[in-house]
Amino acid sequence: MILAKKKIFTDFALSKGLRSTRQRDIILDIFLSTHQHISVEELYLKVKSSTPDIGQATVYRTLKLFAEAGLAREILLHDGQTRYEHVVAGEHHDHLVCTKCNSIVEFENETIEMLQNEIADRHGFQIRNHKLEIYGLCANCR
Amino acid sequence: MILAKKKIFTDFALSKGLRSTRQRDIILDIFLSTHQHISVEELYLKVKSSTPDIGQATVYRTLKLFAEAGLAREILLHDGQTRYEHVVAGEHHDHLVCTKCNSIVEFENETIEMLQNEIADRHGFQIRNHKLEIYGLCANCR
DNA sequence: TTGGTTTTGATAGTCATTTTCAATAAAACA
DNA sequence: TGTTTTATTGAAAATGACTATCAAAACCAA
Ligand SMILES: [Mn+2]
Ligand SMILES: [Mn+2]
Ligand SMILES: [Zn+2]
Ligand SMILES: [Zn+2]
Repeated sequence: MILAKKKIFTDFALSKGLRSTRQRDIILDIFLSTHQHISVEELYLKVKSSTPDIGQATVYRTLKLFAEAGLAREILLHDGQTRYEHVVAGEHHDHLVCTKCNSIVEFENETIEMLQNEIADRHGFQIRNHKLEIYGLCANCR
Repeated sequence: MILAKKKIFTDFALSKGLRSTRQRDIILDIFLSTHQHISVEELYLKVKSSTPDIGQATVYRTLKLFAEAGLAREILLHDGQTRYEHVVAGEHHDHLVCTKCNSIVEFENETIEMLQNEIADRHGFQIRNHKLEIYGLCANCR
């Protein structure tokens, strides 16, 4: 599946006339090796420790490309930092966010997704994406 | 209901040992006179036009207090500005956000709220609040 | 290899928000 | 009431995440 993701990006780059660069390859490898919801700064630190000559701006730029290519999703929680997570084709999930330890639990709920579509239809609204975040205390912290 | 909200803040201030100040009274009056989802800067401009000697930092600080007191809710959309809306006791709603004209439609859905509670229970999670935002094109923009 | 074009890294800039701190005002006290 | 204590304020500086700039480097089609 890592190969599949690399192909997604290669295809995207091709279709956009983007060049293949050492930096993008390395950043993609490292991003794919991570789990959970990583901030740009966190990813930059990983990248820097593997390849110190890659700059922060490049990490910002490249993560945006990954999101555009459809292999990453931007997550904005309430900590002032943009995070990215992997996108698995055809899957969607939402988040339970612990406000104490910042841990995140992912969940999927078909019924909620359906109800969202109904609501949007009722308002003549065309959904592009959505975000459902439940904040509170996780099992460990409550 | 404006009086009720003022009382909410008075009680909160009392319980927190906060002092009653001219600035807080004025900012509360002006906030209560607004509708929709107002940004701090927008509210600050209103405040300044009524009372030019009130500073921006005070507006920031005071809106946070309103949120803490439970009479305002912070809204973070994707435009880089924090917005606040009125909280009506016992009511909750979520948002359809048009990514083209930035208009917001509010909606309520009991079933979604119930499902959220079930999901949280299933994960031993204690909900403090939640946020459901549906992004897309509104009826006018699609 | 070359030459036009994209990408990069360092750095400066932006912008919303927060912090600092001395002056001021509110409550507590005498 | 005046006095003391303490919170609050406004202006300005600081912060911090992100973006723009731009000259140098890398890419790649020919
Ligand atoms: Mn996730
Ligand atoms: Mn609303
Ligand atoms: Zn927790
Ligand atoms: Zn619209």
